This record gives sequence, structure tokens and C-alpha cells, in this order.
Amino acid sequence: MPHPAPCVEVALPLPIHHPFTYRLPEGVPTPAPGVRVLVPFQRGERVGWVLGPGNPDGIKGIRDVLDVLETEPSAPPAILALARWIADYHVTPLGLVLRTLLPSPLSDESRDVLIRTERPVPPGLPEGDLHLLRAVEARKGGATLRGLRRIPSPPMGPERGSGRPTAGSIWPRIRRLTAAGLLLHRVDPPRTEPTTRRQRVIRVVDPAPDLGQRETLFRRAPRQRALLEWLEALGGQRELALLLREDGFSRAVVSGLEANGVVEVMDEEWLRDPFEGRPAPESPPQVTPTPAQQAAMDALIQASRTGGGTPFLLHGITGSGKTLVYMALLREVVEVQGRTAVVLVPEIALTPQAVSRFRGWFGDQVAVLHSALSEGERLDEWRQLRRGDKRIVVGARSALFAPLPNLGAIVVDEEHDGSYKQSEAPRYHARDLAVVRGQLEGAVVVLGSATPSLETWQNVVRGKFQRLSLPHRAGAGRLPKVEVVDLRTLRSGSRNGPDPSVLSPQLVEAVEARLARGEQGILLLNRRGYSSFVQCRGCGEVGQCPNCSVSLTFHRQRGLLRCHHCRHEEPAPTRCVRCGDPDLSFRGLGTEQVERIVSETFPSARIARMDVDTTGGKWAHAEILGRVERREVDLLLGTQMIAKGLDFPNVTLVGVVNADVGLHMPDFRASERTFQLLAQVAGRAGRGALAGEVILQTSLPDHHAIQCALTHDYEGFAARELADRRSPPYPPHRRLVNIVTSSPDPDRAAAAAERGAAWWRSSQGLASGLVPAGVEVVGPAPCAIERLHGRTRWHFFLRLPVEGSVRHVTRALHAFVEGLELPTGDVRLAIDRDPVALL
DNA sequence: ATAGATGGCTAT
DNA sequence: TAGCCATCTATA
Repeated sequence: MPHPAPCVEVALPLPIHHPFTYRLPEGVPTPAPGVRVLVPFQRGERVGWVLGPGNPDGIKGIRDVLDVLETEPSAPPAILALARWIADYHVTPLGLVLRTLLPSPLSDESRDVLIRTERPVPPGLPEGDLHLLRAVEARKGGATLRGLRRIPSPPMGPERGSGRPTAGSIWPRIRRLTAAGLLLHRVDPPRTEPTTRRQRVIRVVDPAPDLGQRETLFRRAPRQRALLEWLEALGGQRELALLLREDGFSRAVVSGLEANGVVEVMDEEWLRDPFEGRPAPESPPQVTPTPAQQAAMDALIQASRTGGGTPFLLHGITGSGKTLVYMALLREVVEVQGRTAVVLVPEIALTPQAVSRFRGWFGDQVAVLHSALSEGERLDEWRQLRRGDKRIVVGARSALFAPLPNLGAIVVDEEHDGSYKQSEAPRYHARDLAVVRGQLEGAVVVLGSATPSLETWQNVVRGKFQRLSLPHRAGAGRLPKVEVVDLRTLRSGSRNGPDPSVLSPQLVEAVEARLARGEQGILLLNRRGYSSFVQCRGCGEVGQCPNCSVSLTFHRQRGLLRCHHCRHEEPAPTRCVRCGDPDLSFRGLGTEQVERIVSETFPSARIARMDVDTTGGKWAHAEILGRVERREVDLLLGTQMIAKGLDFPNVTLVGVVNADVGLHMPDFRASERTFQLLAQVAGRAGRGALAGEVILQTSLPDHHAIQCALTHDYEGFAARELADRRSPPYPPHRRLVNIVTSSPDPDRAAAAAERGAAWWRSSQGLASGLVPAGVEVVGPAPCAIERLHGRTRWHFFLRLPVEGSVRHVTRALHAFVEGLELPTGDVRLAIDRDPVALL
């Protein structure tokens, strides 16, 4: 009896909620779970991940695995387990999850490439064919089919083909044109061997020849001796290219030494150092921990020795020295226990300042995953972590998925930060996943913040997390005095000088004092551009984005109106586009305008502006902060990106130009975000020996987000906010699942949401018990931002108890995704579990 | 996501 | 009746 052919289940990065089964060619041993394989799929090839043995029964036309791409799984068991958890909880196909968790060069697919031949275009070619030929011609060296699909179809009338991708099958056309000899079609295979940059390195063998041997070896070869001594002076090895180019040795000398067996030339993986040429690492400060820091350290170290346990909240006010506590834990876990650790920081906080601190303390044990890294650099770091050559990873969100063996600790700094939430599928929250991974691998989890998210706070209250508190500033720093300026009492145009509703007399005076004393100041305005909308004084028309239901922001420097959601831009108008009135008013103050007003008010001040528009380059962010650190800047002005983690002792003033920005967002977290932002930015003042001062300009001085920021009262804020979210109930009293439908066609988006909500409402009554009691269905309704990227969006959401029903809801969500009949056409369904915002 | 099949519609 | 389009189905 013949053996049944061994098969494997493979997860492919496609929006398909089940794995595919492939047969292993004869003699190929079954790869371990998590190993990447190359498989045929439809007309191309794709890279997927082996999940385990498969069963070929009932599959007609099963196909063979084409190649096993690695011996060590790129998704080791711990990462695969985490990926499965995410796939289940966030209702996302496992292959898509794996693709997100792993460095992107590891997943690829074959590409169809079209090349235009020399043959001239024959007469009478159909319009569509001609259009395709032109599109291919426009791309030199061949056009990928993927790229071609994105181009707009030819204009066919006033309404049709309005910038949408070509519909229908393109293949008959390609076949026709290929047969006519006008196009060549080639299929490029997926890149399965990630490009590692390699370099030739020359290295002195061990042991090197002793002095006696050298006499005989080098009697007639003085250059060889010189080379050996040169290499020894450099520590025993040198990149070959540099040796030949920079050091003036000839290839013959190198070959001579190699022939004598004194050196060897080898290919070595090139370990690119992303922080090459960056500021030198800070050495660890010799400070004695405060009693509170010591207590926190003891608790964490104790927990690390007993396998993790309850997650910790390290609740320390700004400047209280949370970093020192993290360091003590890392030292214990990495250096004493020989394990590994993850440190997560918000996207923006990964400043060279922060990085050099970690590198100074832990040297080249640290891998840094910075957004400025290329994909190749990221992969290099990832490989070193997997090999155990580096044992600490510091990075944003995705660093949580680093393949560290024997994980001992996970630190999530500034755990309340919104950038931990991934906005596309899988819509995970790295803070929540840190808790999951810690539990799966027995690692200590520490969530650090001065202003914890209410979810984390509630987990402390309910005994799920253990709170460690740092109630005082470390060292000489004192919490700054906070003063409020009521913008309602300041009307513009009353006297000469700056518009007092932008820079109040109090703020002007405070800035002048800093300039006189040679101290520095920070000015926050959480809105970029020059003005957030442009309105015609004649007819009231406001410039709107054609793809999104938002107004366009005016960027004066570049003379553009821009959409901050879809990046649409158009030239700034000089007169109203509707009525032609030239009297336009620029409303809604932004950073660009504040910069202008500030520089007019304080002509002698050196000003730097930091927002998305001034930090485009790879190191622009670092460059601006470097200037502030070297005191080449008197006033740093910017959006929320200046509020996080900066530590400059000479900054003694923080001015918030308008604290109300964001307070009126139609989202249940608006107050929380405002409070956190104000508390964080206030924490930038007075971190050194000099006393700090904070001025908050606001039209809502009585709002609790502002009142509590004034008095540095986190617990007061939490109590009030928790009460406000009781009715109607919002997180953390309930869990939410936001379900968003979208389509270019408004009717279909609405219909999809109606059907979706109806599915849940009808399933609630069913005897199947699919939807557990206590689940409320709210909506549907159009989203707050109703149109985005040219699609109309509707949503409804589920509200469920915090305890109990989570697993049942997961099951119901899977049934929902499988069972819901969406309207035909381009209609998408997105499930956002534990959303950060409901916009 | 996307190739391929199906069926209705229309300009030719 | 070829071509176009929307819709449906399977992908191993």
C-alpha cells in the first residue's frame, strides 16, 4: 500500500480565513511550524508559513510545495502562538498577521512584468489596448501588473472612468498584445532570499605567527609584514574594500598573506549600524535611587525571578525617573539571569537622546528598531536578536514581535500613548499584546506612565495589575507651577503687538523673561499648517477635500491646501472657488502661523518648529532636538511631538497656545487625550535645577481636563472621567467592538452597516446562543468622518461587559465575518476591537 | 486579493 | 456578436 503523500497546512498572507494544504515533494522532510515555504497559488507563486501537517482528503488538484525557504522558522513557536492569538482575537487571517509581525522582506509574491517591444503600434488598435501600451511605455524597464492596476482607466465620457482603477479582467488584453508581439510578459519569482549585504573581510588567523615565524615568512615580503601589523593594530580584521582603497595595500599582498595561511578572506554578513555617526552614547549616571524607585525596582526584580505574574503599572509623575527603574529590571533580567527583554516606546519618543541612553547602558546588546531604518537594516537587527547576539530590543509597536529567545521582561513606556494601536488589520494594541506575550512566556510586564490610560487604571483598581508609584520628581527637579489664561477675556485687535488670543500678555512676558535669562521655552499647539480651514467671507464656502469629508488645511509656505487624511493637495486659492470673492479668511490657528507670529513678536529669538511638515527627512527630528540640546534654539514650537519624553534641563517655560484643540473631537476619549497631552507637555518644564513655569491658554478654564492638568492631579482626573463614562457606558466600563463598513457608493456602505447590525440583533435572539447576553448593539450611523479616501463610511458598535463574554464574542465575530452577506461591489468591512477612537 | 466563468446589456 | 460590466466562485 502506498504511503499517503505527506502534506502541510500553509498560511498565506491573503484575506482568506483558512489555511491551504500543499503536498511535500518526495524526499522533502516535513518543515517545522513557522517555517516559510514557497508555494504555487493561482497563476503565481507566494511565500507562506507552515502551520503543521495537513490532510489532503477532499482536495482535488492539490499542488506541491515548491521550496522550503529556511531551516530555522522565521516564526518561532512563541511568535507563532502570539500570531494565532492575534488572528483569533482580531478576526484577521493568520497569514496576514504573520506578515505584519515579521520583517517585510520575509514575505513576498511573484510579480507579472510587462515589457514593451520595439514593434510599432499597428493602426486600428482598440482604445483600451492602446491605453495599456501607453501605460507600459511610460514605465521604463518594464511595468509590474500591480503598478498598472492602480492607474486610472481612460476617460470615456463625462462621468465614466473618473480616476478609478481599471475594472474587469486585463488578461485577455495582455494575451492579445503579447500574441501580436507588442508586449513581452515575464513572471518575476518572489524574493525568497532576503538581500543581506555582504562584505569581504580579511582577518588574521588565530593563533597569529610568532616573532620567529615572522622572520622567516617575511624576509622577502616587507609589505606582507606591514599588512599583518596594520591589521593587528586595527584589532585583527578589516573590510577588504577599505584595505585596498583607503589603506593602500595591493590585492597581491593580500593574496600572498592568504597563501601563507596568516590571514583569511571571508564573506561576512554586513551588520549595518543605524546609529553610525550619531551622538555618542550616554554613560549610566551614578545616582542613588530614591526610596520609591528602589521599592519599585525590588518588586520588579522579585517578580522576574518568579516567572512574571501580575503585570505592573509603574505610575510615576513626569521627571520621577521611570527610566532608572526600567534599567534596574533590564540589568537583572539580561545580565544576572541571562534572559532577554523588549522595551516599547511611542513612535515619536525614539529620539537619539533616548536611544543613546539605552546604548550607553547596555552597549551593543541593544537592537534599536527605529522608523528611520531601512527594511534591510531592520532585518539585520531582527536576525541578531533571533540568534541571541543582541538581547534587548528598543522600538515602537512592532518591536513587541522581536524573536527573542527566553524572554524575561517587557517594558511599555508611556503606555497610554495612542501610537501603540495599529490602525490597519490586524488592529492590535501593543500594550494589551505585551500583557498577552508576557503571560505566554512568563515575562515580567511593566507599563509605565505619568498619565495611565483609564483601562490600565481600572485594571489596577480591579486588582488585575499591580501599581508601583513614583510620586516625586527625582533629583533637583520640582513640578512646575501651572497658570491658566482665559482666552475669553482676551479679544483680538485691542492694541498693537501680537494678537492676544494667540500670545497673551502673560505668555509674552514669560517668553521675554526666558530670552533675557538665556533659558529655553517650549510652545505647544496641537494643530499643524497655517490655518485649518479657509473660508470665503462673501458666501461662507469652506475648502473641502474631494475625497474626505474634512476641510483642507492651508500651508502658507508651500502655497497649498492639503488634506491631512488622504494627502490630497491643491494650490491655495486667491479667491473663492464658488463665488469668486477675493476676501478669504484663514481660520483655525496652526503651528506655521504661530511660528510667524512668534518670530514677529520676538525678532531676536532663535525659533525652531517641529511638526510633521518640518521633520520629513530621516534625521530631521534628531537634528532639531540636537539644536535645542546645544542651546542653539530659544523657543521650540510644535505639535504633540514635542510633548513626549524630551528632557532638557534648561527648558523652564512651557506655553500651550490653545489647550482646547482636540477637546471637541467627537470621540469619547477627547478629554483623556487632552489631559494626557497637557500633563505630558507640562512635564517638560523644570526638569533641571531651574524652576519651571507652565502657561495654559484656553477658552474652557473650568473643564476637568484642564483643571486637573493645572494641579497635576491624575487621580482627580481619572475619578471624574470614569464617572463621565458611566452613562452612556464607555471603556473602561465596557469593551467596544467598532464595526466599520465602507464603499465608494454611499448607499452600499449604509446598506452593509444596516445588514451588519441586523445580523447581531437577530442573532441575539437565536437559540444558538451565539451572541451572549449583555452585548448591546449601537447604531448603525455614518462615521464622524463620513467620507475618507473617497469612500463613505458607516459604523455600528458592540458594547460588552468587561468580564466574561470575551471568548463568546470572539466566536460570534468569526461567525459574523463568515456569514454576513455584504452588498455586491467594492464594500469593505473592518472590525476594530478595543478601538482607540470611534471616528 | 484576484483570476476566471457567467449572464445581461449595448453599440455595431 | 464582440466587448463591457457586474456578479459570483474558488483559490490547495
